[in-house]
Amino acid sequence: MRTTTVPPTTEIDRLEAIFKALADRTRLRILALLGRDEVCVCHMHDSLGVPQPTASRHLAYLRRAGLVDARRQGVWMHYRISATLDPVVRGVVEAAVHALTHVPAVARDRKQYQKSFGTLQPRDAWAGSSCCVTPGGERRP
Amino acid sequence: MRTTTVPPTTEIDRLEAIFKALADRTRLRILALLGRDEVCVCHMHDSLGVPQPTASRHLAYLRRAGLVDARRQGVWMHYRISATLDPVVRGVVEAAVHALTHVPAVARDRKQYQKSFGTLQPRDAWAGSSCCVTPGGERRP
DNA sequence: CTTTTATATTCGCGTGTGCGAATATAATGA
DNA sequence: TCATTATATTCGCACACGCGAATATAAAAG
Repeated sequence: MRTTTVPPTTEIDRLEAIFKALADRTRLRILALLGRDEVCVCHMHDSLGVPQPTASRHLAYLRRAGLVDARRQGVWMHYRISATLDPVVRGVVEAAVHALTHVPAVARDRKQYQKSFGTLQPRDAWAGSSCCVTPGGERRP
Repeated sequence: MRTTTVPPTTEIDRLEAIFKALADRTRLRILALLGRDEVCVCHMHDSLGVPQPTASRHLAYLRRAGLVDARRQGVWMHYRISATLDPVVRGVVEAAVHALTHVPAVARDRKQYQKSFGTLQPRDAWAGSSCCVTPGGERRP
């Protein structure tokens, strides 16, 4: 019996793992919300209307698959689509993200995001945005 | 309890179903072998080295997902990537097929095909190729 | 330290699905 | 009709996975 998940070794394994990661609507909505931006977990589960553990679990899945990178800033975790994707995989992911721009559910997610948090920030420019409440109750600038 | 599989209704349902169909290595190898060609089932399970029921089952899955079309000619069934794909879905499938051209297992499949059956035929030009043995034992021209 | 908040992980359950094996269906030729 | 071949389907089993619920961990403020 296998207790730990073995990372894919062959190319066909890796590609299969990529498509398995894409084969879930919540993960698709996450990737569509990410797009070219960097988004923190709290914004995701807020915009998508899914429970926080659900968002977290799917993000962990995407991270294991190598599709997203995570960056910690204080309490918050920020995710974005991996910047170091294999070009061939990147083509697949970009096709997926493009396809998602035609999906109504995704448009609703992005509308919900913008209603709550303003326009989607380009990555590395997010710092000035209103994010979550700090543990002490303070709001970031 | 649901007894029959309901076809996807919303866009996000449809896209999720597409990626589920792509999330299996045998189906990926089938799609890669199809490429722009039309291939019969017997050639597939021969080239891929999978049992015939396995090839047939995965082809049925791909057909239900709308990714392939089937054409019957006598005893043989010929499959090809659907010619009437939604443009957005077509982009995803083409990205997948392109990615697969970089996969060694796929190269082996195609080599095996060409060793047994000659060069991969463009669709509608397959008729002159050596196909399977007829039920009576005759070979097609 | 304690409290509060953000994020991650674990558990149990139901379900979908891939596979091998066997069987069923369909088409052709004798 | 019967035999042969190509393809499709069904069955049983094992396993991965998505979910809700609960819990665990981590970081910051007081």
